[in-house]
Amino acid sequence: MPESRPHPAPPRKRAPRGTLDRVRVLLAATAIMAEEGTEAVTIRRIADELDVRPMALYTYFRSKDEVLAGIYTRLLAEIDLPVADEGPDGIRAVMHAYYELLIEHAALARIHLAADHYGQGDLRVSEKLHGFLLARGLDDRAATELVATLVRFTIGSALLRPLPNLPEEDPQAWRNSQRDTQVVSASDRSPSPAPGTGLPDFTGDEFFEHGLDLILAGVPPRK
Amino acid sequence: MPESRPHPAPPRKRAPRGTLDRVRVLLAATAIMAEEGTEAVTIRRIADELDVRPMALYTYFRSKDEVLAGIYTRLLAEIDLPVADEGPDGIRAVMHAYYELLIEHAALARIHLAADHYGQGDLRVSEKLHGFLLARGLDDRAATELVATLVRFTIGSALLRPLPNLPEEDPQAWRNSQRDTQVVSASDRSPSPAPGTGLPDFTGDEFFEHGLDLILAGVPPRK
DNA sequence: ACCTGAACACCGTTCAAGT
DNA sequence: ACCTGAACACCGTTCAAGT
Repeated sequence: MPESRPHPAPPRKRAPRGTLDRVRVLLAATAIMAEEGTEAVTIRRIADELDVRPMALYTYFRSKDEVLAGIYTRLLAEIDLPVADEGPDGIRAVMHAYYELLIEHAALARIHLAADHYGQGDLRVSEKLHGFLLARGLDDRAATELVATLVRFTIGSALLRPLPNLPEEDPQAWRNSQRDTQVVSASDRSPSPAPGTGLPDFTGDEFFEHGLDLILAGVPPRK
Repeated sequence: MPESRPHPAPPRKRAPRGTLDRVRVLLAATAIMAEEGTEAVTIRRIADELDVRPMALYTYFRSKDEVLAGIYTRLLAEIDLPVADEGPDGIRAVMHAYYELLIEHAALARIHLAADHYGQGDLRVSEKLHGFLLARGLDDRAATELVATLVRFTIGSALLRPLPNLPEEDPQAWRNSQRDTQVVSASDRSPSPAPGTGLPDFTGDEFFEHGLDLILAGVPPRK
């Protein structure tokens, strides 16, 4: 009778029936992301964390993408938006909360914005802004347009926060792209921006602030 | 003498020494992208196209990422920017050229903006705008801020062009995220935007136009 | 210097099968 | 309904070796 074989690798016992649900999966995934970064979040890694086989997750999510969307939506649902348009400026408070979330979870935000399923969370921000603007006297159409502009500007700002690479940073790479685009066409091609010239030293965050000023310039203050 | 064996799969002959260079790789990659989509662009697929083994590409590019950056930079270098601020509005012409490129190559743009190596091409757009604004009488600082805002807004607009998914489109998915974010915290959580309400029927392109109007409102016309 | 062979260390996902 | 085993069809990239 072959009892008690030495150490034949403890055969992981089958997970009981109720171990999983959507939220548990999202919590595990979020934990992995926080500790090991966004690219460590894989179906297989999440399954490991939950002591389950990879395929088990597919009972609750159609794809890895849906998992990432879930994480993002939860993060957005968690941010504190001001209840009313109060303090120095409720609009700017909302914008800052949104911007800072995108910055803090930059890697996830990039993946998520690159895919096409923002929605839930972003709409919460939009509706909040819309309400504040109506209360300040804008009509529905004007409010809608302004909100759309603010959201688009904020997303662009978050993506560009690590400012465009200038030649000093990687001269080799810079020269490479110069050559790559050399003979594209013989027409008027402005000879690549002069290295030292151009942008004064603004940070990405400063650009965000100035852009807000600009876009909100015509908006009446709260009453 | 074992001559002329039937059909032992023609052993692909070794590629001669000069077959590759950066531009040839980029052209092949661009062709694949045009015909089979962005996700078909892999190191292995490009190598196939060039009748070369995958590793050969690494003599010219450090990574797949660098290849994609190269494609993007070439595309941006190819767009026709107005030479001078003429026609009804040179600024808007530049913005439209930029926006349309991002839309036309949406998949690539998303990947590229998600990574951190815009630079070359985007700077060409920025410098052009900057010049036009100086000619209209703005000082350097004001021009820089306005350009930064325009670029960020345009990038956000391109990413959001396929508008946020509304509940009608995939009710199941919508309900799922509702439940996912249910118990996040007990505090004041606005009860998810009312489905039918909200945005009038604007298209992504219309939002872009209105945003441009808004941001450019205070800019003096060209002289 | 430039190109190749083979392998490493992974992926997400399908399919069929267990419970 | 929910969880698993095994396999499919890929990836990008490293390392060592040829020419």
